[in-house]
Amino acid sequence: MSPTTTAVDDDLWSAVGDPTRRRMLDLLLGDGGGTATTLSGRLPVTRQAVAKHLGVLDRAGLVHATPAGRERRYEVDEAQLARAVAQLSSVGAAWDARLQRIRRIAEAIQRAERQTGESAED
Amino acid sequence: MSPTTTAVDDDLWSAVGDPTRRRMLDLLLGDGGGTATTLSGRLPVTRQAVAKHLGVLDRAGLVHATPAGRERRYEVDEAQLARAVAQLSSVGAAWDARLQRIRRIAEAIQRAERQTGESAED
DNA sequence: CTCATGTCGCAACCTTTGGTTGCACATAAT
DNA sequence: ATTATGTGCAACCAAAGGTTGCGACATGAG
Repeated sequence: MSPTTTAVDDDLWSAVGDPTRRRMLDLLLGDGGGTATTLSGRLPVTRQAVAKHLGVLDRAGLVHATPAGRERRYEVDEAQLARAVAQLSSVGAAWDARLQRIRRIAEAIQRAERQTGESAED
Repeated sequence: MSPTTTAVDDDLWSAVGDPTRRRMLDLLLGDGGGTATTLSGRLPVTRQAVAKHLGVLDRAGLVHATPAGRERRYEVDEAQLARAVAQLSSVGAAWDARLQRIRRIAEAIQRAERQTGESAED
């Protein structure tokens, strides 16, 4: 049985779990890249905060930086983000599977009780 | 265009973004419920830490408590978790859509350049 | 009834992390 | 050369995950 929560996912989840980082990914995807300064202009946080988040995303491999003159342009690593999305949805799928199994078991118990006429209230 | 990151999702993401809370959901799903004590026995954290997380999950509506004698049993709210999974995968789907749009645009540009004979290497 | 045990809840404290301000350094632009 | 813009580093602050310690309450044994 595949464990629904492996240690491998944790870095990815923590990278994408922060709301500011999710919005940064949105902006980078929409604009096709950006710098800490341009991003901070479109977010409710300072440039330094954005810089830290870019560092996190970079270490997670979700973005990569390209020094251009005095600027430092960041772009989304498409392949990595695609892999990330796949990981996230696989966890969701695992939970869904467990939920459905629970529902099936519950229904089976109810059927069995009806059949034997048991009333199993404690 | 639906914004891929709305403020509504933030509570949900922060509830499910923590690795310990994800594992707690796993255990609760697998065992069909549990108490702070039983969960802490199967996790690398103390009972008090588990209790705090159960509070977070409870406020997020993902679990609900049932006082039973001197114990306090928690169970997953299936409907809420199902809704949560749907939200998460919708964000992933939005990112996927953006990625595919970017790829299409990039391919279109390459085709156009090949056609006109331009070599736009900077 | 009383006592021992097991479960819980609360408060204080530590560490990490998201966020801020302030300053120094580098590169353009005039 | 001077001014303006973009970056990086360090100190500081507040919230969140985690720990220990203690007191309260239900339950089973004597």
